[in-house]
Amino acid sequence: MSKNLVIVESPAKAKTIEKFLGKDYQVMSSFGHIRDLAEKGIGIDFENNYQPQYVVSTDKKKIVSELKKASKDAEMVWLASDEDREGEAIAWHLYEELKLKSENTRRIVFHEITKEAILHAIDNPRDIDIHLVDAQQARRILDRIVGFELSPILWRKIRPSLSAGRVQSVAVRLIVEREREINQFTAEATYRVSAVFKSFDVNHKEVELKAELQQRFTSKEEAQDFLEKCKDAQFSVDNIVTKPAKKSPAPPFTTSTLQQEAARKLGFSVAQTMQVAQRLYEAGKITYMRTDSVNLSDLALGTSKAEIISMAGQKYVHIRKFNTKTLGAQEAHEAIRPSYMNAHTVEGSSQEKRLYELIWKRTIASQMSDAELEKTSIYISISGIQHQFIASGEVIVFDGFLKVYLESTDDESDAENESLLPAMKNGEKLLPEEIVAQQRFSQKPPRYGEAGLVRKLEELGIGRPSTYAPTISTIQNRLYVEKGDREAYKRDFNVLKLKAGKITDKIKIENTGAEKSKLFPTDIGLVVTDFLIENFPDVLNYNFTADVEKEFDNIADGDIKWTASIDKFYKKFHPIVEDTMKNSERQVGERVLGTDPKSGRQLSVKIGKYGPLAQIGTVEEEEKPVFASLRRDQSIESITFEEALELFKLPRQIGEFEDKVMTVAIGRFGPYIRHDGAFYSLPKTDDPMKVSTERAIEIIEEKREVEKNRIIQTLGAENEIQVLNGRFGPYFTRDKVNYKIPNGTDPNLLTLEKCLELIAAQPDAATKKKPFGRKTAAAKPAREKTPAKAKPKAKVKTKAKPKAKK
DNA sequence: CAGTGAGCGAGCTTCCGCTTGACTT
Repeated sequence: MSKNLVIVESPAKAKTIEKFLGKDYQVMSSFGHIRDLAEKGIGIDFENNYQPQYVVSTDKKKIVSELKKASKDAEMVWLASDEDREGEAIAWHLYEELKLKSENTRRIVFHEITKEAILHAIDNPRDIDIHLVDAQQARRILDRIVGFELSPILWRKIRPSLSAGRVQSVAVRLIVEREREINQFTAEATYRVSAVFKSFDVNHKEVELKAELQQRFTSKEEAQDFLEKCKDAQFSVDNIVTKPAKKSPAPPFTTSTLQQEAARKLGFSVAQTMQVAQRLYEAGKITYMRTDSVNLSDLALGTSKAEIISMAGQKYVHIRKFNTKTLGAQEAHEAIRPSYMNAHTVEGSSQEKRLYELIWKRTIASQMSDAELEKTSIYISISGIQHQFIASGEVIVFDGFLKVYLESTDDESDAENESLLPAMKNGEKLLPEEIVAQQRFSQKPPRYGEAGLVRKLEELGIGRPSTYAPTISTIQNRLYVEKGDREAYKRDFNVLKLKAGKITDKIKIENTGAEKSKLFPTDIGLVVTDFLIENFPDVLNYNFTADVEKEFDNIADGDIKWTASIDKFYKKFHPIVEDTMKNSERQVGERVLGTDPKSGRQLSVKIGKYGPLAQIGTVEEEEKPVFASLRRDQSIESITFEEALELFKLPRQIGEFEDKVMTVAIGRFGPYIRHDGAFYSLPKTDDPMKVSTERAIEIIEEKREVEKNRIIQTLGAENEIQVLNGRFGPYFTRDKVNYKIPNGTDPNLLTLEKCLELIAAQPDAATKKKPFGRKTAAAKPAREKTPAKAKPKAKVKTKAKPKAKK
């Protein structure tokens, strides 16, 4: 047995460190936190000064007993969890749970995984900082109280299984408020004037010059008036200004910036980025991927420098130390960077390659020289008019870091590449080829994408690198927020053009407003957010986290006791919880839209048990109300009176076929025709409001034809194998399990033997049936989640496989 | 696989932050 046991948080880290330390050291990993507040109940003893009830998590039992055993055999235990609040708490929990003794326990910290850093840490051990641990306990208990007292109010007042929390509720609030800003936004139109001139450069060569008017006009009349005056005006170069400019590289990646750039440049979702990064990390290709620091180790700076020199030369090197400006950053790790700067790429999947190369470029670029530019503006005056046209261009004098990498922006509008301008001289006359005044509209605020939301949360100091991706998943899994696209709509805009002395006036059409993979609030998200803001404005405040973080800092400094801090919060918070539970009404987000012209009864929308609905009449009236579900693309917040009324036109009868009526309606899976107890989906191209009797019969017959052709053949003594035509081509089935037919095999010629052979070759087909994870649940088109039977809490733990016993 | 909009009441759901797991359409 080794004399020394070192415990770190991550197994990949343990592996690397073990190499640095040699034989006398055994390095093990705790896999993060080993214990937490009891899972059922609140896990806090309110009668006893908020005493926390800690329990070893079920999935950590094994590792804890292994650690316990190893620690008994060791002469010295080194607790080397991360140097931040959570890491300190992990060290303390280990100390307590493993029943370590202070005389043979040491706490060490390092924030980069290099041999020097680790040896230095070993030489400079310290004790566990109990104040910092207390700050973590306060954080943990506050989050538990907020989450476990707010959520049950939502179950009672809105819908079961909902959740609220310090982080997720604010994340949803951001989406909700942005959506409302967008709804309230009215586009303002201005006229932007651009021109194309013909002229001669200093060498008397004919050149073309594009320029834009500094001034924008707010009305058509002004724009027309301007063009009118341009008819007889003289244009000439008034002034040429050239100034140097420079661009500096962005700092190396943190979790948040990596997620943003991977989304913009590679189209990755936040979760996808983290999965791919995890694989690179485990393979030893990059440093740790959950970090808020932009710091690079001296080792990394040195190897970057060498790499840049060999690649581009000394003048491209500019070693920089970036400062982390992020609110509440704990900087327990380095920035995300390649482990070896001389590896420009890696082996692996294409996703891994692309992400790695992005990290490599960003890291290298961060240590390269500024790019030097020259910006030129040519000012063009117009006789008789005060306004000026400006042609602007940009030339790269020295590329510097741009040789390798340029950070993207979310804003696509300034994508127009400015380029080199012709060399001209003052006073040069210009002939207008055409001058165009084009109507432009101000832009709506953009909806958040996943990575954009992460950036905003980080800016507010809410959440941590390890929780950004899970938070984004949670608010989608709870159906507070949906990721979706918005199709472009057509918009008219006005174009006035002056050409050859004549002004033309045209209306053109543009496609605008298209959005992809953006976050939209659902009706439930809106109702929950409004309810929480009304009753718990403090917790929903964007500064709540920042404020409690200050409090935690005070605890960490030893200025206040954590229990006093929690007590102060709880005494204020809990009475509001009680009051809200008792006195507030059920929240259904009801909106009264008007009166149904046919019946004279009230038309309203609200959230029903199965999702948003429209209703004619009220329950108080003697006659029962009539209901209709909202369509998936409609929301109780924005639906209009007319749209709601329209919903009641379905189901509608559309004549008879084979002596049975046909009805059209919209169900969970979209529009369908019902006939004689059977359902026939309506193709997207058919409008359920307009589909004719003839067309409906056609659809029914088509489906029957497909059904008829479904069975290709049956095999086996009891026809237990069926070869069928499916949506994705032929396949065969046995015992409700589907099997693939290899390409090139004629399904008509399949034999029983061949099928059995194929079944044997696809052993996982039977186990594949059940989709795994929540991904499918969230991706389901259904507005209402199928009330998936709560999995019995049974211990599905895989019984110790033979390999566990040696 | 597509109706719903509530009737006994049983029992469940939930937070944030550390870490990886074993596998799919």
